[in-house]
Amino acid sequence: MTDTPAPTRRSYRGQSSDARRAERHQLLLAAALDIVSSQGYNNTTVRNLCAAAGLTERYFYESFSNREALLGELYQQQTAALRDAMLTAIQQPGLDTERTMRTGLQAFFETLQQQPALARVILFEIFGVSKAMDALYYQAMEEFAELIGELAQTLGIADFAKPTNTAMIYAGLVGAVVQMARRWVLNEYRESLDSLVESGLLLFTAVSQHRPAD
Amino acid sequence: MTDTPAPTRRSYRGQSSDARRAERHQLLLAAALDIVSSQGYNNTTVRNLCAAAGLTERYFYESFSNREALLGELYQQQTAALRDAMLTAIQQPGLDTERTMRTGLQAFFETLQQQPALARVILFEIFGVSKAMDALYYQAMEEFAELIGELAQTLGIADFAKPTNTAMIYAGLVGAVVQMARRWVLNEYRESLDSLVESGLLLFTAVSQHRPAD
DNA sequence: TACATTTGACAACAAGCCATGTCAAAATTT
DNA sequence: AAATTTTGACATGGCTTGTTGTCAAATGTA
Repeated sequence: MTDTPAPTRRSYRGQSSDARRAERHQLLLAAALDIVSSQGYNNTTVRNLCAAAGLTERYFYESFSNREALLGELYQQQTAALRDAMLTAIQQPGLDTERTMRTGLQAFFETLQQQPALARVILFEIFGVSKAMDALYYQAMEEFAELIGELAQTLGIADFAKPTNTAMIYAGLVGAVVQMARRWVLNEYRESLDSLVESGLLLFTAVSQHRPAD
Repeated sequence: MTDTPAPTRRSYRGQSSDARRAERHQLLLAAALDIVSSQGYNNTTVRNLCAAAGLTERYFYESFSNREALLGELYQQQTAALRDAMLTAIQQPGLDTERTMRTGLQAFFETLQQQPALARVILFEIFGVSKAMDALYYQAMEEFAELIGELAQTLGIADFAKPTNTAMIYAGLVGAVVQMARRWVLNEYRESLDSLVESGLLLFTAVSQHRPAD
């Protein structure tokens, strides 16, 4: 029944204990981005991750309770990066409705083109892992759909006549551009960025300008 | 250097060797549909499959060279079932353009509702497995997109003004309804079937009736 | 310099899986 | 009935993984 030894925390290499810990956390996330995107989540082992991060297995469990927790955090990190890129792009002043949509789509596809590892994780590696990952995917897609919905309201194009399930429509629009992106990735980015943007824009404008016949 | 023994093939239980072989093949596919949809592909082991199929491990390797081959065949079987359901539905005579689209969408969503295991495999379990599975997914999505394209031509609504990447547009439409379906599944089919059909139809008619401004 | 903590390399262990092999019982043919 | 094929239950080997533990070297503190 001795006292638990006081957990004194020392600074190392000029960094505090917390800073070192956070750095290891980021190293593991970076390694996960590399390995998951190139080898697939299934082949992403703790040993591989730690080797790529230059760390020891013990530090993996310091940061994450298991592989799945790491994938979840990686997914949220990457979706946040994509969303930020889009938000930053459309926040330049003086954009009319169409230019806003175009700019947002441009940022979306451009980010996926310039960061293929991000694209791979977001578009492919999240599926079929677990219920928890399904929930993260659902949440991320809902957030993107809500973003579109808010934009549509701001831009004044959110008037569907019939009693329409607007959330479902926005989800469909997100699904459309996401599927275009998947196709683009699987095609090894064969089409031009402009072509993708124009196709996405066509769908968006078609829906926003649609007036039901009956 | 004796002759290889002549592979005489015997009839058993009133079934020929080929018939028994084919039956085992189907048993394994049915078991795979069960287990992959309920436990996920990662947790689908050869032992589980054989136990569920009431067969021995040896018969697994008689039909499939490995787990991945089974998943591939399962995926193609299920996508074919979905496509057939849609084709059958829209082939009833006397449908105008809108009713054809509506009927096809209805068959699409209805099949996914009535066969949740099919939905789970097609919509979720195919991703992040391997390059070969990615290729199968790509191929299936292209086929669905082509089906839409042919329909659009037949129905005379395939006139986009600008030099548009029509294949990309069709892919986007497929992605839209697929994403709606994913959302539906993850929501445990909360919305009504009609609501899904109407939302899908809205996207299709919006695009088919769209006339670019400039 | 003496001491405590942090780190890294790696061992250890149980568990699970794939793929193949063994062998006797069941079913069929001759 | 005797021989042969087919089947089912199960064992085996080899490998990989997750997770925890060991211990000395490196780095800091006093």
